[in-house]
Amino acid sequence: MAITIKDVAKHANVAPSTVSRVIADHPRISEKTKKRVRKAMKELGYHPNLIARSLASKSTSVIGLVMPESADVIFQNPFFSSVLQGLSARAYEKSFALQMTTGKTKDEIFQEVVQMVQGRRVDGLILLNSHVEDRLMSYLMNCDFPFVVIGKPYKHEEQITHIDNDNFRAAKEVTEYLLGLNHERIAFIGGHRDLVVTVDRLLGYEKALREASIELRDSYIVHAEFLKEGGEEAIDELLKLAEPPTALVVTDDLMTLGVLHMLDKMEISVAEQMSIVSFNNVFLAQMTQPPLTSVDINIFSLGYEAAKNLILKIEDPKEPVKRIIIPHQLVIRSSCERLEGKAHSSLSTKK
Amino acid sequence: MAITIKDVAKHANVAPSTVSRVIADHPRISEKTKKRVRKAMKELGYHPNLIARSLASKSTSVIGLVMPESADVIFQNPFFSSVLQGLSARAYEKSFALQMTTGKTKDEIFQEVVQMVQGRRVDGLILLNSHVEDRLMSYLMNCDFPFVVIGKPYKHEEQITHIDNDNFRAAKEVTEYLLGLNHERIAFIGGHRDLVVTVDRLLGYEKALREASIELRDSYIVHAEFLKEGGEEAIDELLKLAEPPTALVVTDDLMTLGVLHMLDKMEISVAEQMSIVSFNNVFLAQMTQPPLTSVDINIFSLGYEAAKNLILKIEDPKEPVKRIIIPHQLVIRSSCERLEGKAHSSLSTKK
DNA sequence: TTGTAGGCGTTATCAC
DNA sequence: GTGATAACGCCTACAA
Repeated sequence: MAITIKDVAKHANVAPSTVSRVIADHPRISEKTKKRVRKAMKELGYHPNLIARSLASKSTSVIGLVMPESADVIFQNPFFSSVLQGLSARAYEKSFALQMTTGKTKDEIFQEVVQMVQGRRVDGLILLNSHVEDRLMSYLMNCDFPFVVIGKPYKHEEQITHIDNDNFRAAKEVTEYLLGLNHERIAFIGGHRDLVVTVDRLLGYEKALREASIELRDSYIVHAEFLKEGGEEAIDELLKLAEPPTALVVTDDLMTLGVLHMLDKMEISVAEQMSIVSFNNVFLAQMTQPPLTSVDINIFSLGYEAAKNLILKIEDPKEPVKRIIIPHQLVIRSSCERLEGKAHSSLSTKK
Repeated sequence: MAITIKDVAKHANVAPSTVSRVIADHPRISEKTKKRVRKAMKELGYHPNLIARSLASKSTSVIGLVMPESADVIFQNPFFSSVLQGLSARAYEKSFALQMTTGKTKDEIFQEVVQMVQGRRVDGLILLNSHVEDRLMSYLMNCDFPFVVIGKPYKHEEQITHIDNDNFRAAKEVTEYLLGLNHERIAFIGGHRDLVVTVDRLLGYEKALREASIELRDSYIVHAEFLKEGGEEAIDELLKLAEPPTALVVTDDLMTLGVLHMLDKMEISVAEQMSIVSFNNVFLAQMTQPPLTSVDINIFSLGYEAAKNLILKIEDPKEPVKRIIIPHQLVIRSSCERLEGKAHSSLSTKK
């Protein structure tokens, strides 16, 4: 059996409660006894039982992470690794532990979260992505349980602390960037419509085109999974069009990777024949051929701020609701080129 | 205050212990009272307090994950995402939660693990990678605390349950594969020497060359970080040699990505001028240009089996020590070509 | 089959 | 300043 607070108490000739106070560094304990107790702790190799502490103090110093439904590979997006790093960094600084959901489907994850919350296993939750209709959020709001969202809540935006980029503006800017390079036939390849981030980026794209008085074509807007196959299907559809686009806005670097692969197969050269702006600027973006022009959304900060603000709320329930916008910046590499002459790519002349 | 077992007991007109037994589905409780109690639980919306349960039962149903020291980007290797998926899958099946370390340095992580273990926060641990001299392992063995290692322990192999690939053999096979393609000047680009996996793969590579009576050259063996920059530096060194290699064994797909990037810059064509075999076969391997020939090491299984065997050991401390070898297979794509004529690449003629 | 009571290792509220 | 003592919510002998 492990050393308990009582053993330490005996060893130091004090009451258990005194030991407890020493652990908490209670101010009105004399330095002398503090020293004595600490010595006893050292000698016995005492470590507090955190479970017991949690039970008594009704707090765990654990943050629950609601992972994306890892249907399959979405999970492997380096985006999540980076978010994790940000979360870890702040959690470590504040001595919080991180516990994650393991379920694959929305339902599984929902049940797990209920367990975590009702089971008092975590002090707060971070939702790593935001769905359009999110049962989880309603539940958590209902419980009045501390949580923050990475991304933008679809509903009740004003009542939920969330950490997001200005995806609308970012998408608008990149589209304008392409317009500035003379492109007019710009297509949009987005992730799942169910994700708020996709919706926001789509709106920004549309806004830019509208402001430039360029007609929106439904056929230029395709949605795909965040992965290779997705990118491939998407590009396939687009290139079959009578007037294929000369430039692409793709909402995720990983999808862009699929797009590059596909273009390569079709012997369409990126930049020269097809300009591409991508999102997220994960480390892969600089390693592709050509290196991608991509919007850096400061993923690490998303995670760091999420943890920071959740902990703030845990420590003080009266902490007000906040919306934190993490800045983004377009990192220009080599996947875009100016379209010379009229807005017709070499592709259209094939027809 | 939340609903407790006592509230349910009152509501159902039984003793708290009876409720507890119903929760545990104790056999000698009559179906009738079980039903009644369950009804009461439903009606009151009861959820057990897992912390209290842990304290009383001295078990948490939580597995601790010892993450790699995320100095920076190693963490972003899709390898870890895949391992996590495997771990999650089994953890979910057995209703275990996953809690991870957040520290960046070895020391930080060590301290966290001590907290987890002594704080009784987790029932067991999974070490996601294995270092050459691992203080953590000694500590855990000393405590007799349940843990399994993904990879091969450097020491005490016979006393530590671990899940590994036969990295020696895998490396030997890929080297032989290259030899079979007529290559003789085969270089090895490995990760950090501190990682057991690197050592194993290096030994396999050397063995294959030795068996083929090909001299080992120190200059053909380079170590680098698991990332882009690493790959670039490595390739740079190799190509400066008087007799540069015609083929490469690279121990990680991500490093290979860096290598590809570098070769591309130097206008050396992969396969044609430089054959490459890589390791891990993460999803990126099929998306590069050209797609990589890579050893699939079944990362998901590594994770799944790790969780499975740890839980086995948690459930029965007498569970024997095991070494689980996950099979691997070489996935041949397009990054290697047969070397025609004598073993001289077009590169050497440049000199 | 079910109830009673003590314990799990802390923290927290009283007193002194 | 420090020491009893009662929670915290559940599990588990031991009784009945």
